[in-house]
Formats: sequence, structure tokens, C-alpha cells
Amino acid sequence: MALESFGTKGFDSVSLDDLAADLGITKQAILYHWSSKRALLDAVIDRAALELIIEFDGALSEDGSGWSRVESIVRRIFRVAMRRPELLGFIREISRIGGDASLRVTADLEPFVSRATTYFEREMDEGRIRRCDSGLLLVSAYSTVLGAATEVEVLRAVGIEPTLRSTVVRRRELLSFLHAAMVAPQALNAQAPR
Amino acid sequence: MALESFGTKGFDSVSLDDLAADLGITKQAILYHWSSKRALLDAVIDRAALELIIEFDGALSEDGSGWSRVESIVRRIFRVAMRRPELLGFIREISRIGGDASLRVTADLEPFVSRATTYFEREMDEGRIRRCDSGLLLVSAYSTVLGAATEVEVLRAVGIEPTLRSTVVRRRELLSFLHAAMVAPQALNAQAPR
DNA sequence: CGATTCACTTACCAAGTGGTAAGTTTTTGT
DNA sequence: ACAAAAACTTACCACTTGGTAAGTGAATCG
Repeated sequence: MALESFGTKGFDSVSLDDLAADLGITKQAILYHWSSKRALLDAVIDRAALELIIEFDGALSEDGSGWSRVESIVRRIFRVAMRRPELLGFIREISRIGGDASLRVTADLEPFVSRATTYFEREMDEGRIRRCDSGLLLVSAYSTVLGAATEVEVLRAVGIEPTLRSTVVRRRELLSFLHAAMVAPQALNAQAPR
Repeated sequence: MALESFGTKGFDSVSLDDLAADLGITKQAILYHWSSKRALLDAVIDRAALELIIEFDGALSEDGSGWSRVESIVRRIFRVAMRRPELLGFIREISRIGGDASLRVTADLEPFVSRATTYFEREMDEGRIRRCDSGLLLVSAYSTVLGAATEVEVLRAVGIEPTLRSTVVRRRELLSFLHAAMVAPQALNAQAPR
């Protein structure tokens, strides 16, 4: 699948010949279905965005509120990062390519982003999440989770081998990190920063 | 400079001819100094790691303790992300390339990582930072800051244009996020980010 | 049945790719 | 001053790139 190659090796590093060879067909068979490599990228973007939304959007509709739902999303992201690392890698690759590709993935994911920020806003209104800019909170949480889930090399640099067991530990630590960062302090005298 | 191109466009997307044209020389002038494109990459890795260490390592030696020093590092990362985005982008690119390149940057940055985790451990011992795995804390903080500083497309997706003013806001929000995540509850009384 | 459309493949192509070989200018050491 | 080494350039080369043109066998349709 093109998504896997683009996500792990990068768009420019994967030739149509490579892709075709993996699929056991010829490059021209690909160019028959998509008019150019760039058109193929657009199709892959749409597909990746769809899969991401399917993975995560459900968590926003789940029962439970406040922290428990955030926890649910984080667990899903970790699951995706473990089972489909190329999906998250692909989104990052698109960000780097920039231009039209970024606009496309942004547009594709807009409904999900919109739902997530709306959800955060409501939780803040009800005092279950520390008040702050919901968009920035989403970015912080996103990049924190994505980092812990995908920055394999960085993890290795701090002496953490990406084994299954360490992933469980990592997820627990991260949830604790996020919990501390996001959840509004209950104690009356404990003042939130800022 | 090769670092800039590799960091923004990706290693495979930048040809030696492109690089040479930017520098106003010929491709073979590059291949005279480095035996291959790959050898050039190694040199750029070493240089990038050196510059990163110069930028950040000083913050670990600064006066102040606990949160104030973390804040100092975050401010430095933001400064680098604003002024030299290609540097952080390059590190991410190396992670994606993987293999020997990753090992090299890991080895280059090891002294800094070592100092940072040691610092965290001490702060935890003295109760100024919430106790947790220091390596994972570093990764979480690293990816959170790097995300807020560099994930321009993601920020755009949540409706944040990367202007100078928004960066200041973003940094303040992020410091607040990190403060909540890292600082031990007991230490909340005295120091909160402005 | 025959024609047409579909889903390819084979055969190319011009423009690049990293890299080599050999020649040329510039700097350096004595 | 002059040779030698350094720092290039020009000229190539084999190979890969995305993309085009034309042909081919199988399915579909009237």
C-alpha cells in the first residue's frame, strides 16, 4: 500500500516503480488509475484522513466525560501508533511537504478538530479541564502523544527501547503527564498556573 | 547551507545539484569535500547536533532551579524554532531516515540528554518536579515543545496562524501546560509562569 | 457475434540522479 | 620563482525518475 511507503520512507523517497513492484504490477498501472504521482498522493491523503477519523472520532462520542474521555483518545492514539505507525508518520510527512498537500489534510481533518475543540471548550466550561486555549491544548496534547508514540529514535536516545512492555509503561507515564497538565485542580487553595 | 535544505525539504528531496546551485558552485565541488552524499549527511548531522547542544546546553548550566530552568530551556527551544526551524526539522528528518543516521545523531546528543535526565532526577529528589521516569519526562517535554514550536500545519488546522504574536501566546500557553504537567503540587505555591 | 470499454503491459523518453575521470585554476610551501 | 598540493570545473556515465504512446487480452454490452 502506498500509504505505508509514503508514511515510513517519505513521498519523494518512494518511486512509482518501487510502489508498483511491491504491488506486483507495473508503474503504468498506477498511472492509469491516477493521472500523476501527485494525484496519487491526494488520494492517499484522503484515505489516511478517513482512517484517522474512523479511529479517533468514535472516542469523542463515547460515554464518560472529562478526563476519562481524554484517556480513551490517548489510548486509541497509542493503539494506532503501535499497529499502524505509518499512518501517523504519513500525517507528519504531509506536514513537511506543505503546500496543497497540507491544505488538503487540514481540510479533511477539520470536522474532527472542530469536534475535539468543542468538546474541550465544554469540559472547561464545566470546570473539569483546566481553562486555556482549546486549540493550543489540542496541539499540545496531540504532539505530546504523537511524540511519545512515534519518536522512536528520541526514545532510544534517552535509553528506552521500544518494546511492547515499555510501551505500556510509556502510555501510563504519558497519561499521568497529560492528566497533570490538563485536569483542573480540585483543591481550593491549589491555584492553576497563569 | 545543506542543513537548511535537508531540514526543510528532506534529504532525498534535495539533490547535490540543487545544493551546489544554491551555493553558486558545482556538484563536484561538494563531492570533492565529501566522498558521497551520505558522507555529507553525516557531516551535517554532526554540525546540527553541535549547534543544538550549543543552544540548549547552556540553559542547564544557568542559575536558578526547578521550574525556572525548565522555563529557560523551553524559551530557548522556541527561540530556535522561530529563528532556525530547519534545525529542529532536520533532527526530525534524521529520525525518519533511521539507520546509521539516527544512531549518529543519538550518539552526538547523548551528553546533553545525559545532563538533562540527571538534572531532572535531582529536581525530583528535591521534590521540585513531580516524580516520574526522567527519560519519558524528557521525551514528553521535548515532543510537546517541538510540536507547539514546529507543527505549523497542525496549528493551522486548529485555526492558529503562525504569526509572531501568536507565537508569544503559544509559548505562554505551553509553559502553562508544561508547568501543570511537571511541577510537583507542593511547589505550586511559589512559582507560576507569568 | 462484434464493438467497445476496461485494466492493464511493453516500449519509450527527456530530465534528472549520484558519482567518476580528467583537466584547470588557485593557493601554499620552500 | 616554482613545483606541488588543494580546490575546484568540465565532461561524462550508468541508472532512475515521472510521464507518454501505443498495443493487448479480457470483460461487458447491444
